[in-house]
Amino acid sequence: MTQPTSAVKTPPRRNDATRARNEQAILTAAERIFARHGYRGASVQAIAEAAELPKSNVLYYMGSKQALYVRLLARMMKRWNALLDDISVEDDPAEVLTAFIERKMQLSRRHPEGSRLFAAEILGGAPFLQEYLHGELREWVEGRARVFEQWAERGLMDPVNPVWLIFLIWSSTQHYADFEAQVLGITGKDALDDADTEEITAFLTRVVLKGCGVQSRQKAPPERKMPSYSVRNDA
Amino acid sequence: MTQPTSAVKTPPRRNDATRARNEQAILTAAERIFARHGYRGASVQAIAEAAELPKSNVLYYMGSKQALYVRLLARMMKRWNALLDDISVEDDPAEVLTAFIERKMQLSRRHPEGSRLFAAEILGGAPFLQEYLHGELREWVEGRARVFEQWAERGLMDPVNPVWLIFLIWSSTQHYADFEAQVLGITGKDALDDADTEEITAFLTRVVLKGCGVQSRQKAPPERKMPSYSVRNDA
DNA sequence: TATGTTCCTGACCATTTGGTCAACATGTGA
DNA sequence: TCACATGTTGACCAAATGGTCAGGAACATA
Repeated sequence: MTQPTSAVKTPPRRNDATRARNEQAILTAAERIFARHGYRGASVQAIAEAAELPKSNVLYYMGSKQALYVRLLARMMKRWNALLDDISVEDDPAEVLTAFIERKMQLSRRHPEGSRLFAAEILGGAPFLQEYLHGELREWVEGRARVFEQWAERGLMDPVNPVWLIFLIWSSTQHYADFEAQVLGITGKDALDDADTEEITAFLTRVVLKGCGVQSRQKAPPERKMPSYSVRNDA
Repeated sequence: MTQPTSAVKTPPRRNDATRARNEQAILTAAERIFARHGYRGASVQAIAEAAELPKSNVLYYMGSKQALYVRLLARMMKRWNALLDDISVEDDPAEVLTAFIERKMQLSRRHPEGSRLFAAEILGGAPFLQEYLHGELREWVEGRARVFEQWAERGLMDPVNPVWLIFLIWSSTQHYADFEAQVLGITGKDALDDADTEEITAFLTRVVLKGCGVQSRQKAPPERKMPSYSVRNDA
């Protein structure tokens, strides 16, 4: 179904489109199955069926169940790392934390299956991610923590334990992907839409900033929208 | 559990201690295995080995893998329900929220395997807990939400969306059980001790109360214990 | 001791598991 | 056209899966 542009010379590649398409189908299907059942609980057969391919074909492309799983984890960690940008003491605390929460929330929203895959891996004791957690990620946390502490010293925020703060942001955002079934069950919704996500992001930002006494460096608050929760209230 | 305790005929008491001991061993082992690998990924053989019993014995006591799993879920929901006490508008917001956070934190700390079992169930789409989530739990949340709203109307706290607030507390406390591997990897600790738990509880309480502008009604300060905040701040 | 109930477990079964492989299909460049 | 690489997949395998069952062990009451 791929229409070759006759005018442009086709690249000397082989049947590359098929490969890409099949790999994509497998990765997407596998992410869902692994997220739902964990590494052990997922079967190659189930992944193959979800990808609408024979089991042999899945193994042909991915080599083995473990290789497929590791590849998915790596892809998710890459997405994760993409939002781990660097910050400095000179930055504005309110801005940084706001951006942090918003990006993390978007990651969970844009890649819910990936988020759940990651969660399942950690839940099972992180057998494949030990090194990452103890190395790269730990160093990143420590770097941020130092900045938070310096902000606190300069009176730009309360002297809270920065590691607990980072965990608070991670957990409260991650929740909406990992515990989606619970969230939907309790709210009675079929799915969370963009408006819900914005409202939740605003709520979390508000509580974290206010709760940690974060000062803005008198830059204008970059609010385009103000989805405040409405309560019949009159004073 | 269904012991007819017939007063007429022989009370069929027997070697009851053995039964209790074996069942306990199985439940403990199974909770760990299910938490680690999810329902599908856990094997009866693995549970049997962890309980140091033959596989047949596990099936003899529990009937089936599914019955065992359901029983564990029920046990965890019972623990969970134990901290879902009722509240009213007349209560003190600060007290209620503080107690809520503390109890939830203790639940995660006292039953980490159970917490992870629950998390794995939700992560997999809550196939066995749909009813509970849509029914009992949802009603409880709505009840609390109404109280929070009334508090907000009376100016005792900010008018935040109470459901997001409840999720915030659930997620941020649950995190320390479910993502233990990540927490330990990043902090470099072997385990979180009581002091850590108290510090985290204090941090979360502080951020939530301050972040939601929760007012205390100047009732008497906490009853038995006073978890000292390691952070002192401006009034 | 006799009798009945519960406890215990190795042997077994049908099914599913991850993975291999040979055979064939479909291209691709000469 | 040929030769060769890549794509595709059903058949197959040893191991593990959840579960059954027969039959013996242990125990309690009579």
